[in-house]
Amino acid sequence: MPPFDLARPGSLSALEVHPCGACPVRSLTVCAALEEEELNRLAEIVQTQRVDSNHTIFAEGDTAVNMYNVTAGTVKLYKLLPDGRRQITGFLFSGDFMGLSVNDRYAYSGETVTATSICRFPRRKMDQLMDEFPKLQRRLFSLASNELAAAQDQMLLLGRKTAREKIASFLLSLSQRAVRRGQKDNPVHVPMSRADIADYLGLTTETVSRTFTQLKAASMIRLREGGRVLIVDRTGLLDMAEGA
Amino acid sequence: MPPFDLARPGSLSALEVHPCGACPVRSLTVCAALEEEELNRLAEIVQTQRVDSNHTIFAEGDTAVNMYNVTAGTVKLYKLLPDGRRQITGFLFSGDFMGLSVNDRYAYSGETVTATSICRFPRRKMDQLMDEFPKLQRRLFSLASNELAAAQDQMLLLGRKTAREKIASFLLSLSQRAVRRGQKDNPVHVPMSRADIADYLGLTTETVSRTFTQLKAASMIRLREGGRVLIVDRTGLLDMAEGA
DNA sequence: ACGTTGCGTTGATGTAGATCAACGGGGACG
DNA sequence: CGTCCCCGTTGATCTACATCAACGCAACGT
Repeated sequence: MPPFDLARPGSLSALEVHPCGACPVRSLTVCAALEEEELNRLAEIVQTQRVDSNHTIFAEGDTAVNMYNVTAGTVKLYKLLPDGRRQITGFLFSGDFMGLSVNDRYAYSGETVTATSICRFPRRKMDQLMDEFPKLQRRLFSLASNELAAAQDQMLLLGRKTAREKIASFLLSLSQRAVRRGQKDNPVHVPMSRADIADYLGLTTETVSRTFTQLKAASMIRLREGGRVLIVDRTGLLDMAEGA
Repeated sequence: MPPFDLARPGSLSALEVHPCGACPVRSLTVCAALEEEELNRLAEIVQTQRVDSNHTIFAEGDTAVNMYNVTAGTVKLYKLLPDGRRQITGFLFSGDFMGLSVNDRYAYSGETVTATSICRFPRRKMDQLMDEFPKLQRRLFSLASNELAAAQDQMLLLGRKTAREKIASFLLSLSQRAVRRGQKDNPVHVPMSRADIADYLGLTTETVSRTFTQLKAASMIRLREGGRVLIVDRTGLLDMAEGA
């Protein structure tokens, strides 16, 4: 996982001015519901870049100079314990936002899972725009509230669900988010490794693997190549996810 | 846990207009950094009330008509699984804010742990005030960001820490929050039951009890009456909390 | 073509914490 | 002022998941 150096030209492709008007994920994220003028002002401060897979975008504790929007690919956010234990706090897909900070520091690290495209917004300029455009601030507040609700669901999962309930919840959540992005909900695209899934669900890779095998044996899912999972029994999976 | 009925006069004391100017926790919460005028407008829409211990203030899934601010006492927020398993997502003390919602619904239930005083803000009016006073919205955004960071810490705790690390983290967190409220950091006031602590940390009451006993035996803490815990070896506890 | 490496899977065994069970003390209440 | 009940604690046992270990396979470099 080589560190991603923003200054090194080789690590990113052309820093073109992004044509926000044509952005395919605009309706999903910060930029939604902005007026023409506001969108143009936002476009002035944004820079887009591509990042290869398994690159660090920012690290926990770094000064939070940027906010980011994922426009393609998959990113993971995580926190580490000193001995290396890792908790992935979230996966981000196109349309998702990251980089909220406390005390001007990132509270977690961000690393690409696949090759990724991101929009980068300097935080200082974002703060100014937020003052100018309450609508933008409202939008960020709303995004933060949604993230908070998701975090609480994840706490319930981590604290109280069994391995099978965790995996079932995880697959359904990926499926639902795909729908929200306008993609099909089945089969589910699962671009991350078993190790990443384990660190997201508070399990080990072996348990994740075994649980997939169990669900497969129970004819609830089928494993396809290319990290795709076919949901065969959605109702059963829903029941399992809630412990019913 | 009798439901708390807002319409029933017996369940709350005088609904006086709150003297926000004299509020002892103003500096800690939403009301901080508001100008005279803004504060007055806020005071117009607020209603204060006292709630006995173990009363539900609002329930997960309810239409989110109010936001709340705790001015005294302790409140717990939690989510339930259909079979009764419970995850407490947070404890609130004086100065803490609750009631952020998604899709106009509460994402969790709120219940008092001790007798409690709360300020109640109708959400519709809060939305209006937010439009009028960007500073207020900024403040709420900032509070949400902080809560999000806390939620991520809790995910790390739930997913990757051992029982001892969880208890150590919990005690230190209570201690630090007491300081922020301007109270002394030692001994720590622990007003909630073993069952509540267990459901917050993803453990059972038995494990919580045994772990307290272990820490006591290791001379890191002492259990005082009235739900107070004396931290004897703060450094040791800090190391333990991070798994060092 | 052939080692190397990383990832996923499966098997054998270990263990932290859950579960089941019992008991003691304090507060509420008749 | 006894009785009940709730809560915290401790002990004995169980188990879901972790840990340790081995192996197959695909991607990759040489």
